[in-house]
Amino acid sequence: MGTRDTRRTEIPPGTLDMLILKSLARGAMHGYGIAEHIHHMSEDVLEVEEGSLYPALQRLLIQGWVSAEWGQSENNRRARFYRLTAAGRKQLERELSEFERVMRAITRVIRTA
Amino acid sequence: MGTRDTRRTEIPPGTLDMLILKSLARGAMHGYGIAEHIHHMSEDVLEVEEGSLYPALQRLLIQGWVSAEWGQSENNRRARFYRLTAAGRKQLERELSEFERVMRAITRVIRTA
DNA sequence: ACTGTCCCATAGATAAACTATGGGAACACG
DNA sequence: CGTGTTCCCATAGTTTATCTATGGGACAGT
Repeated sequence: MGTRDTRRTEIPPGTLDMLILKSLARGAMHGYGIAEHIHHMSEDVLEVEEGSLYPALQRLLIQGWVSAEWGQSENNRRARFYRLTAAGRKQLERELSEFERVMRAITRVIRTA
Repeated sequence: MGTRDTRRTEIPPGTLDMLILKSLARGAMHGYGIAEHIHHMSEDVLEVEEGSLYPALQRLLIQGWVSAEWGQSENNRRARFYRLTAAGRKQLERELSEFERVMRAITRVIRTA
């Protein structure tokens, strides 16, 4: 309560998978690192909750767009590293172009005087 | 099956209210006309299903962002005309700026090499 | 009359985010 | 040393907003 700022920065439905795949495009990362990466790259606007992140990673694993293996984080902690597969890279391309297609369409509607 | 094109052009969740409010920004329209307007303005990319449109209009009515009254369409059919309220206009401004804020954030993530 | 188009609306299914919860391992601090 | 904090993984259940499916009524053209 009090002066607490209740502003939420939710991830728009449909964009999380794309953001994760994009984060992995330059190399393997663990889940926590993916969330931090998205947070920083978005200049603190986007915050991926763990309850969104890990189910999303499970989906991506099941669909074969990422692979995973256990390893050690920089801080000597056990962590699961996710990596883009070849299929995942193609999927990323599809999601990026579809996203831009739809965003351009929305922009045309909301920009019209 | 066969050569059927299964491409769907769904409205991204969270954007429909904004698109409707924006469509009404220049004057009252009936539901069917709103759907057509969005379809045309988006150059046929976005298609608002009736099962999405009318529940959305109900939400907007309940929240006081639009008002409605029955009248006649151009084709002599009974139609319900929706109009932006003052509160709706403010809401549209909020939704537009929040949309752009989040879209810029997403763009920063997916544009990073 | 029948068919298509215009126009409204609701019910139920679905998807993907969220909150809440749980656990374990390393590190910092008193 | 033990206690808390940060790092890291994961699932269950709730919520929200779209979709599909369905229903009806009224006008227009053949």
